[in-house]
Amino acid sequence: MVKNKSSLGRQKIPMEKIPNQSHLQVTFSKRRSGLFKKASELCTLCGVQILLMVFSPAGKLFSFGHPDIESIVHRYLTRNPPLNSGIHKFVEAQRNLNIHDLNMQLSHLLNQLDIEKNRGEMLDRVREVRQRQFWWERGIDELGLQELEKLKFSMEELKNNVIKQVSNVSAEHAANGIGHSEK
Amino acid sequence: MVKNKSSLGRQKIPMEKIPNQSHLQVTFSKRRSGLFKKASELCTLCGVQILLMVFSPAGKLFSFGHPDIESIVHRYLTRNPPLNSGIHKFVEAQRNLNIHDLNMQLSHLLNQLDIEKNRGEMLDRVREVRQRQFWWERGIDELGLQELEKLKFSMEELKNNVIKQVSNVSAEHAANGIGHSEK
DNA sequence: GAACCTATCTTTAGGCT
DNA sequence: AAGCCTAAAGATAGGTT
Repeated sequence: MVKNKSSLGRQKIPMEKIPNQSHLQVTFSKRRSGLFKKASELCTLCGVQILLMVFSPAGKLFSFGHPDIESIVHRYLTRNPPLNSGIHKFVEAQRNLNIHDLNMQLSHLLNQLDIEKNRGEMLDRVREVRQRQFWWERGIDELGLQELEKLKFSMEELKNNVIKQVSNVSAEHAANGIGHSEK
Repeated sequence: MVKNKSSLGRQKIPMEKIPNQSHLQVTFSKRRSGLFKKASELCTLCGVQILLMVFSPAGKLFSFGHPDIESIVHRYLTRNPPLNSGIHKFVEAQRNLNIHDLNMQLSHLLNQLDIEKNRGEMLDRVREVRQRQFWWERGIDELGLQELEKLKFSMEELKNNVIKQVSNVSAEHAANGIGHSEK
């Protein structure tokens, strides 16, 4: 296939609002992705904390945040909750979903990542850190205990469902010969 | 002046925390300004709202956004109570992220697990800012019992959504053979 | 419409001032 | 530390599939 069109490649665009709506949409997707990558790289390289929120033209919210660590922490705090309550568990549940969803992806990329081992290591660190107070932990005291119990139950159920689903997907891949070794 | 050193020009650096402190400082400055530039470009090109907060290694806070962005966000989260509680928006944000974004977040999270020594410091930073204003925190504070019920409902909805997503991923993998080159 | 391609533009690592 | 310089690395506009 010949590809000698001289107009190939990136063109400079003026720094103003893109008039064409579909162009704008494409540019938004690409640049948002790039922006999030840059943010995460800055996090990694310099170990700093970042919160990034972007509202899409359609009004949807995209967010990236470094305090995600606390979310992981909270996931494991669920096992032995001290004075914790429902809301942060709920937030944690959202993270849980993504974490498991992501774990599936990662096992795909990293070729059978040993997640259980990592979890064990995380748990140790979690116990160390959980002595401190977390940022969202305070505003939660006002919530009723009964409602929190419901939330807790729903979350556990939710997590189990997701895990089950992930396992099924893994099995399917193995069966299809995709190269994903089974546990 | 001789300029034929073969080491001239940009070199690739590993995506991990920069050990050398002065290198880290320089890189942070450069990349932070680049990140803010990208953010502002995305703002102008696509006319979207962005909030970007970065804590320097020294603990100083750099922030970017429309002057009113925080008030807009705050209003969005707190004064649209029906289905737009802070938590709900937060869940939405997670849903809007695509697989690639999520993947980046996970690798980022796993990276951070090796750097817990900064955690206490980071928590302090967060707690510091939190006392002034943290958008979703207030949302949480204002959450009542009614909101909790809605949250529960949102969670059920989310569960179904995730299951659906997992199925989609499975289909993608089957179609792509395995695909998805990260970097 | 997302994923891929590629030429070109932009960012930035390293060095010097 | 802050600024400039260079060229390699990286992002992306426009096109294609």
